[in-house]
Amino acid sequence: MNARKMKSPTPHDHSEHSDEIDAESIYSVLKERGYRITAPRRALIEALLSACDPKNAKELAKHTGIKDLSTVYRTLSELVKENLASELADGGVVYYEMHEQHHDHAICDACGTIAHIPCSITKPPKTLATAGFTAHDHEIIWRGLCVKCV
Amino acid sequence: MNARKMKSPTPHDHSEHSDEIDAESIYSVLKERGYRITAPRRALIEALLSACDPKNAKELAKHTGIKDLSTVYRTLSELVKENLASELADGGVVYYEMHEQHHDHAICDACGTIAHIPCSITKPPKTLATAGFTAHDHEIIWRGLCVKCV
DNA sequence: TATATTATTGCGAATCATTTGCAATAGTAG
DNA sequence: CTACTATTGCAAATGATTCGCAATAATATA
Repeated sequence: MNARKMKSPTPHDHSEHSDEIDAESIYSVLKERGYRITAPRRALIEALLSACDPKNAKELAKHTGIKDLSTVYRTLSELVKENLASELADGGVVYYEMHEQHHDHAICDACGTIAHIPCSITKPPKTLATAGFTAHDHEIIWRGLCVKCV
Repeated sequence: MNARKMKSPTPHDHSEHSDEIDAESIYSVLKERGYRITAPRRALIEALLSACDPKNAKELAKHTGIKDLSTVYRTLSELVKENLASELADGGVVYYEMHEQHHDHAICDACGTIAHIPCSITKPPKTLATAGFTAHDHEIIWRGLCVKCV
């Protein structure tokens, strides 16, 4: 059985957002969907759950002790595909974080810190619909200086 | 004289946003700031001005006929540094567009089209300040389906 | 609990985006 | 027209991410 071809939730299902998330519940979700619970997966999921801001593949590799980057990338892609994690692109690099209640990001120009900011948007503006666009999600990035760098 | 070390406008000066922008006025701004007006620069600036959505380096190279990517990247970086253009990261790629009145982006999940959406945010939410963050700019990306792909 | 099945890992190599060093070329000021 | 030096173009270096494949290990089930 190839995980790439297994059934996935509907594309933009955000049902995972409801309760508090812990590693075990994520493992069982993955297991139900046909994935095997392996050491690298546990390590990455735990690392992401305990992270206070989005991490990129290299950071996660170092933090989990996984030396093979391709495993890290593959696992992260799976989590995103299964709607358990999401991506945030900045510069040429992609950062990952587990799904939680929706929030925005603030990136410090000086030190690069990525902070979580409660989301300030409740619904898509009518201008989106005017443009013929149907949105299911959005992301906001604030750019400026964090407390330390002001 | 090295352009990398020439005086630049204050980091987040958005004064260019005021009027309608045409290639000639941009050339003179660059000239004032010590840059030389060369063929690749003209081509890139014109390509960006006439583009209807953000373009990446490869697209711009093809569109302008410039075969050397490093020239494209260098020029784009200059435009960004001079606050004449801005970057938009998606996936692992960076897209560029000339500054205009601030607006948001909507990226179609299906065909990848990037549409411009009038900005719906007037001021940073107090939650930003609560987090100790001082923002000078922001970007919003809506994700969903465009007219053609619904 | 042992075993077969096959998803997953780990490694190396490939690919894609972007950057850098440097000699040749070409804007610009005077 | 000339000199000065910013800029280009090329080649090679880097950094991020992906891919192919044989070896390994998670699971279901006997």
